[in-house]
Amino acid sequence: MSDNVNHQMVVSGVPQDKNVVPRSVARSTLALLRNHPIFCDLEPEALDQLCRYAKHSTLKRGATIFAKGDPGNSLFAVISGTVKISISSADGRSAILNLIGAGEIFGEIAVLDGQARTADATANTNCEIFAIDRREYLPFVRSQPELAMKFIELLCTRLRWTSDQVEQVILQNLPGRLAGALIRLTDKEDKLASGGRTIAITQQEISEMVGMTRESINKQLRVWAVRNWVRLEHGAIVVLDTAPLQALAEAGPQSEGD
Amino acid sequence: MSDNVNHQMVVSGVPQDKNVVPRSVARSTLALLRNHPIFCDLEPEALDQLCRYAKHSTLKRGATIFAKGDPGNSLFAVISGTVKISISSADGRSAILNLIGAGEIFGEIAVLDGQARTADATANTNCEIFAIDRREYLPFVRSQPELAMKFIELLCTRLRWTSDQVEQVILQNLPGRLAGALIRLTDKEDKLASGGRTIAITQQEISEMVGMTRESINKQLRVWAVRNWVRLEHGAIVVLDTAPLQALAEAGPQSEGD
DNA sequence: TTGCGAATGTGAGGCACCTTACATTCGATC
DNA sequence: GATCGAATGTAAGGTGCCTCACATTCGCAA
Repeated sequence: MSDNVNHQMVVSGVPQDKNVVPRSVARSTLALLRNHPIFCDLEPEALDQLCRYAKHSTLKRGATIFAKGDPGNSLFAVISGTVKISISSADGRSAILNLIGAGEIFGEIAVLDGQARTADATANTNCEIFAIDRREYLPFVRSQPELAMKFIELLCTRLRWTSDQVEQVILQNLPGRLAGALIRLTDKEDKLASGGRTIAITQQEISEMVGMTRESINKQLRVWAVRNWVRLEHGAIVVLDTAPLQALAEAGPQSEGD
Repeated sequence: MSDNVNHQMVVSGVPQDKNVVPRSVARSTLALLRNHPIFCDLEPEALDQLCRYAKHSTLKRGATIFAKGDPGNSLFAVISGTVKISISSADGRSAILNLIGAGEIFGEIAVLDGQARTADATANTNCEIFAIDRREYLPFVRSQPELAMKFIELLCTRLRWTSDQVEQVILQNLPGRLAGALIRLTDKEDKLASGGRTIAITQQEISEMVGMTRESINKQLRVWAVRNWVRLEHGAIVVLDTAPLQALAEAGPQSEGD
């Protein structure tokens, strides 16, 4: 299952042949690229060119975009919806490494270094994405030196995110890890300016991000809810007071009331 | 304590003024750069230039090279010895993210993205390193487009290493994590061609890499020692049979004999 | 060779978190 | 507005790993 996005379901039903792209799709792709921190500084012609490379797809919730071990043939960007980057063990447990929202890109590692994919990517909600083939993309990056620097920055950001995760998982106990995950997720929401500190995520998903069971996560969240640090909704967590969570995430594992 | 390597202890005692570098030092730095996968493809003149930027230092075991939160002013390379990249929590526990050996570079993230350092770096043994200032280095990278691509590859490698760590820590129990760490460390040794599969590391250090206590690690290693999978020496672990360890590291957490 | 600190070996007991097993509530779809 | 799956809430009991508390061995420097 290498990069098998569902090409039957192309938006607007127009079959995509070579460089022929429906106008509406071209518009939304262009808009996304222009607004994306990675591509925003490109010359208009370069953007147009990149746009022609982009293959557009829509995916149903649960669809596999790529699996760990696949060859990394495409770079992806999310137009709408959320994509889950995860890994799973033989016994069915799985760990979520990241959730990619609208406007973000993913799958860049395998494309850039030509190795196999390190994780699975699946559509976490119905979503629209586009893909750019490695064969077209790599020469393009080489022709745009500033773009390479942008990618270096992106990789650094990813590395910081992942290192944070290692730090938390190794050094912290449940309250610390959970607090850390919530803080990181609210930061992300804030950056995307998607309003407020409501995190659209299930408790199951959070539990897989921090590597503990849903039951344990639920119990802890409930404790924090009665203290008005968070409010629990169906499929979402509203962070009401970041301060005590920040404190928990930063301190070492201390038990007290947590 | 920002990047305060011990500049009193400059090798060969010659004070370093601007571009004046002792011949012997220049030679070893040049040799290291020429052999390093990142720099090996540079033009000889470019190498010479880079070499003049390099500030050379020697460090005693335990010396701090930089601390988490410092501004990232320098890129470092290890000439001899080992450098420990770690983070520590308020209560004194610490987690080792990576061990950097001779010929490898470190500290690249903060230099490339201009943010604060994400972790501490300390001399794990007496060692010789050199540093290149960000102000000189960044323009240099921009002037060498192929070098930027090399850095992208390096960052991808780091990301794969770190993702692996997250995967193991979240999905695996003690035997799996420990096996994974041993495999990754032997792989590294093999690549550096430093002969065989003897890993020079204390049990304390391994325990900090996998995030479990020394006592638990010791017990597990002892079990494996009687099965002749490993042999324990003072300050080192010899991996005798990688196959069963590989199997443990890859499978999910299953209990059986381990 | 004698000391001393660092690394290793080993065990008893406790607890944070998992496992298992449900009841309940929400929200989309017919 | 009835139905069904997904998400949430809750609790009893088990256990993997930690904590604490030592004894032992190694290697180095005086």
